[in-house]
Amino acid sequence: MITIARAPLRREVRRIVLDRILRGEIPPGGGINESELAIDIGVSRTPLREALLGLEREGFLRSETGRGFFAAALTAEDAEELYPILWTLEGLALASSPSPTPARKAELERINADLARYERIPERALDFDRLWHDTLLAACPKRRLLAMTEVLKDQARRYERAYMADSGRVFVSTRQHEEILEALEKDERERAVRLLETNWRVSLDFLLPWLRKARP
Amino acid sequence: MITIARAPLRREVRRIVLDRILRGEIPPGGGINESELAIDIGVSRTPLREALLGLEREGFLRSETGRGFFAAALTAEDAEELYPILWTLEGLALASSPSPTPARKAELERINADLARYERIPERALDFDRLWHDTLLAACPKRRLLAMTEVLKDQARRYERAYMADSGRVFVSTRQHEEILEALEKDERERAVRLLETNWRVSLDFLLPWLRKARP
DNA sequence: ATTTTGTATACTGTATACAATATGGAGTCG
DNA sequence: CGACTCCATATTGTATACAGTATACAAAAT
Repeated sequence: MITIARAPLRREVRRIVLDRILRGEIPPGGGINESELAIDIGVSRTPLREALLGLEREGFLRSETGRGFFAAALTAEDAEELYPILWTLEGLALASSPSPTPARKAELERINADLARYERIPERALDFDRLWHDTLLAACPKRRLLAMTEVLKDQARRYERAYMADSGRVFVSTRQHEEILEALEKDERERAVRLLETNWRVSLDFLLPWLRKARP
Repeated sequence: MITIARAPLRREVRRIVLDRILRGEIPPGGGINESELAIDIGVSRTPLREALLGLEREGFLRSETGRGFFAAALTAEDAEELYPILWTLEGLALASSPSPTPARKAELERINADLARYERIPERALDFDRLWHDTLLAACPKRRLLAMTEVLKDQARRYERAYMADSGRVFVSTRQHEEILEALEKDERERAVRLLETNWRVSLDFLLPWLRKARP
C-alpha cells in the first residue's frame, strides 16, 4: 500500500513567503499585510498566519501585538549571534557525519566548480554555496540538527544577499571549501571543523563593518 | 507615555500546553484533540492551533496531515541529538557571558543548596536544576542563543522527568554545579564549559540505557 | 469466527465572520 | 506652520462555519 502524503497549505505558503524574504522582495523591516498577501498567494489568512508564525519562530520575522508581522532587521548584534551559532552547529553536524564517500567528494568538487564559475552572479553564487554546505552534511544522520542548521543558513543567506546587493561585492569561498575537503580526505575531522568555522567567520568579518556603517 | 503590551492568547496557551507536556499530562505519543483542549483551556481553536504549531516547530509535538498533533516520542536517537546540541549551545552561551558577579555567585550557591535540599522530590529538583542553569546564563547578552537553549532545556527536562517518574531514581548534579562555579571563580572559562558539557552528558548516560530498554 | 464493506461520526484543515485596536487624515487650536 | 483631537478606515486577533478526510462501528460476506 502506498501512502499519499497530502501537504498542508502552510508548508507551501511558508516556502513562498520565505523565498520572498530571502530575495529581499520583503525587505528587512518591511511590514506584511496579511489580507493582501493571502490574496496574492491565493489562500486564506489562516494558513498564511500559520506560516508567518513559523517564520517568526525561526527568526525571519518579528511581530508586535496588534501591529502584525515585519521582516526581521539585519543588525550587527544579530549577525554576531547568528554566525557563531551556525558554525558551531554545522561543526557539530560535520563531526557527526561519516567520512564522505568518493561519490560525495566528486559531487562536492563539482558544486565547488559551479560556484567558481558563477562567482560573479551573486544570487547564483549563493545558491551553489548553500548547496555545497548542504551536500557536505548530506550524510549526517542527525535530522533535527540538520533542520536547525538549514534554518540558520537561510538566515545567513539573507545577510549575505543584502550585503552583495548593497555593496556589489561578492565574497567567494571556493578555496576554503577545497581546504575543508582536503582535511576530510586526510581524515582530519577536527581540522575540517575548524576550517568550516573559519569559512563562516570570513563572511561575518565582511558583514560586520558593513552592518555597523550602514545602520546608524 | 507608557506602552501596555497586550499579549496574544497563543502565548499563554503555549505556556499551558507546554506545562501539560512537561508534566506528562500529555504523555509522549499522546494525541491531542483540538476542540476538546480548546474548550478545556477556554479559547477557540485558532490561538490553540497557533500554539500547537509553535510547539511542533520547537520539537515538543509532531503532527501528521489530517490526523493532528501528538506529543513527540522519547527515543534514544532523539536524546542523542538533543543533548549534544544542548551542551554545545549552552557552552557557547557560557563562553559569551561575563564573569559572574559576587551577587550572582551567591544566587547560584543558594539555588544549588535548594537543589540539594529537595533532591528527593523529582519535580522540585528539576525546577531548581533548571533555575540554576538559567541563572548561570542570566547575564549572557545573546538573546537568541538563550531562547534556543531554553527550549532545548525544556525538552531535556521532559526526558528527565519521564526517567525519574518511571525509574524512581533521581540524578542530582549539585557537585557538578559546584565544580562549574569553582572553575568560573578561577576565571577558567574553558574548563567551566567542559564541565557544563559533562554535567549534561551524565544525564544523557543515565537516560540512554533506560530509553533503549524501555522502548523496543 | 474473521474479514470486508458500507455508513455514521469525529476531527482536522481551511475559509469566513466578527470584534477590537491601530493607523491616517481632516479639522482645530495654539 | 506645527501639534493635537477626533473620526473613518484598515488591519489584526479571535471565533465560528464549512468541507473533506480519517476513524469507529455495524452489517454482510466468506
